[in-house]
Amino acid sequence: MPAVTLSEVARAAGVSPATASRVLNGSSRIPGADIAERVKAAAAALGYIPNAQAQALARSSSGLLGLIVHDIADPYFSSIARGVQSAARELNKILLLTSTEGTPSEERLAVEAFTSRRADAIVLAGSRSTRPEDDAANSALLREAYRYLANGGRLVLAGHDLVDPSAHESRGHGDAAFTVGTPPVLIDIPNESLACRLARALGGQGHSRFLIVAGPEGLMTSDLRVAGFQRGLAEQGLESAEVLRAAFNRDGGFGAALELEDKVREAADSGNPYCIFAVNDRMAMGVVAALRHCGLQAPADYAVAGFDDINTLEDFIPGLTTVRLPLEEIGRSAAEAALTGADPAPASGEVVLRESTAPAS
Amino acid sequence: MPAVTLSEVARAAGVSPATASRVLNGSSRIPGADIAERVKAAAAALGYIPNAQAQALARSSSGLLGLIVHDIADPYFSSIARGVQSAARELNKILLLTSTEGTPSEERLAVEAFTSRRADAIVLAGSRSTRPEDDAANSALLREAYRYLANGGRLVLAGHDLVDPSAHESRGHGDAAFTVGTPPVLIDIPNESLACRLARALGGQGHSRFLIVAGPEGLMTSDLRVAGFQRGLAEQGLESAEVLRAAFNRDGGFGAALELEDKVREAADSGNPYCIFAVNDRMAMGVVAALRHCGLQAPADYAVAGFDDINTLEDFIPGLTTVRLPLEEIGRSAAEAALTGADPAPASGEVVLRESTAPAS
DNA sequence: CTGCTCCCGGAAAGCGCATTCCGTCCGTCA
DNA sequence: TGACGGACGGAATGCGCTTTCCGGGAGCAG
Repeated sequence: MPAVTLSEVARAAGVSPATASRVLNGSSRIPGADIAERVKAAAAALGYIPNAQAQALARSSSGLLGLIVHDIADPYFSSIARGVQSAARELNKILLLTSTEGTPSEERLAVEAFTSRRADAIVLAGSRSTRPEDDAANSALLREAYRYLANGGRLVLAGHDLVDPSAHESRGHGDAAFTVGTPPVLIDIPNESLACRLARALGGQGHSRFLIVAGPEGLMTSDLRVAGFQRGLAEQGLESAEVLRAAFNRDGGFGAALELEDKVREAADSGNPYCIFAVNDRMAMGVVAALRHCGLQAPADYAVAGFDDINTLEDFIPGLTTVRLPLEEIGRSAAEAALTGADPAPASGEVVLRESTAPAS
Repeated sequence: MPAVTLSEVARAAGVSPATASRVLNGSSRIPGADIAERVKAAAAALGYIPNAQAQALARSSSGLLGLIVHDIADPYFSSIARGVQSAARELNKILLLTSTEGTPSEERLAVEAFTSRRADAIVLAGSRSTRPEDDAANSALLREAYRYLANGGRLVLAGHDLVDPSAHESRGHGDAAFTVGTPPVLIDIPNESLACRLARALGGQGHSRFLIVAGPEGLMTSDLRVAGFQRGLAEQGLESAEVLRAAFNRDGGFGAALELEDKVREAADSGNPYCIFAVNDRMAMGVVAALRHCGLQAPADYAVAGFDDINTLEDFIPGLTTVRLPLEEIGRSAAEAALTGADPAPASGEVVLRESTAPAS
């Protein structure tokens, strides 16, 4: 039983397909009231549902919004997705979702798939990688993105700009072929400056010995947070922090903390405890879990701070000092910018001091 | 700059569109090697990307998989979404996502939108409502779902079957018009029996006074868990538990626990503490937070158990006794069943005893 | 050498809809 | 009363692709 088509409705109503089309969608020409009534009645009786594919083909707008995230099960991304979804619903678009595990090559594939689907707009969320081994994939992603733009799509980057491995020192993306179409819009998440402010806030609380548990080198979000944090320390005349690298997730934090145990314990015993900055909340949670496992408690034996303020933190013990990012808002305004072309509000963010870094008394 | 079309590629390669189409997709007829080479080269040179809308129209398969959840930011659903997404990727489908806030009317809208998009399959996750005020919306959802099925779609329900308010005592959905198309497939989540097992496990730990913090009446998931838990108590000859109703989320649990404070405190003081069963983990987390706020600790002053084993629980203190649901697996097999027509593996689940219900010593 | 089959490329007919363009009819103004 | 403009339905075209159907050439058997 194939779906009811517009011409069937037209026939049932005794009018031409053109007329039926005009009454069943918001055309500029509205047929007479009587005839419109007939058509609507016929459509309802037959249970007509327009074929969005055909509509998209005939108009030239699919009503689709693409969202690309690293991992939809990660609260960071699912919060963003929630914002995107809610904006999409309001604007009557429907959401195409892809999780890429963070690899640029998968992201490229996603952009390609969305291009193929003729998505009206794409929101690309999550950190970029600047690792040399990702150069090729980054270039490909960049090309794919600009191709999408050239085809009339809109692209908004939530967090970081695309990375162009070939542009060694220039600003912007060099290639002239890239100047076609709407340029991508960036919702900048000020990782560097917020991390700097976090460092200053922690310094202000009296902490003076720092350790950073970071993600892998070349992960832009992590790198920026590390850099900003170090800058914040430097600006206060504090010694820069040692950086330990691990996976950018809870287990990474857990593993790193295990390596740090002795150091942390000694510092605690010596009365000059460490303050650990984990570059995201999940890593921070891993750190806390690992050290608790070792019998070390925050804030008694060490201080710890995270970044993002994911909602998982709400009932986490100890309350985790972090930097709040309005994730859902970011998703919302990314989607709105992508769909309407409006300039996005810049992402804000604020330091939230909680129990985990309670000032050494 | 409109996108490159197939005929442009064909022209560039000096062949007909038909031939180009045959080489650029997996047609059953593969043109000669030399000609195929030419076409591929032309496609690559021009940067051809097929228009999936047009393909969908011409074939009759969109390559789309629809997923409907209550709230994508809820770890319960984002875990399911992760599983769905990963299966979709493997099967080369792309995901349409909608969050409905759990209202049947939004769910109906989502099904309609997916029907309009000609999604190959739809996965509908989350609890159904049996509240009388949702009767109309449930009927509409049911009709919409069967219309989708009649149009050749596949539907899999992850968790509960659709509710048919008009079928008072019959099994199945009565209306004869409903018999067209593939019937919906259900991935049953055995809420009732698992809750029963949880009750028995807790009874086995020596708990004997129970309280249930449930969701609103008529929320099927909640109702089943309550019923199963009571049955489990009864089977052990234990008194049935008092049920307190609140919103089906963290704040609901929090609020309910606040009302329970005196009762819980008295019981703790009397040496015969309560064991509280919150029908989902987030409610349980709310309960713990509220009671901690009141100075009551689990498992010392009361015991508490949840349901779902969402991954947020990993670092929650105290470790929360719960029922583990393989959420990501459920998503996976739902998607696979929806896409391939394979029979889904029934969802399992197991009681996980943790510190929060440590046996009263 | 003729006749048949098989294979392969191209022409053409849609898929379901939007929209431009026409023809017609009516109303209006001179 | 005649001419003209406007409004309104319908016919037709095209969006980009797939697929059936054709026709011609090559290969083979008789």
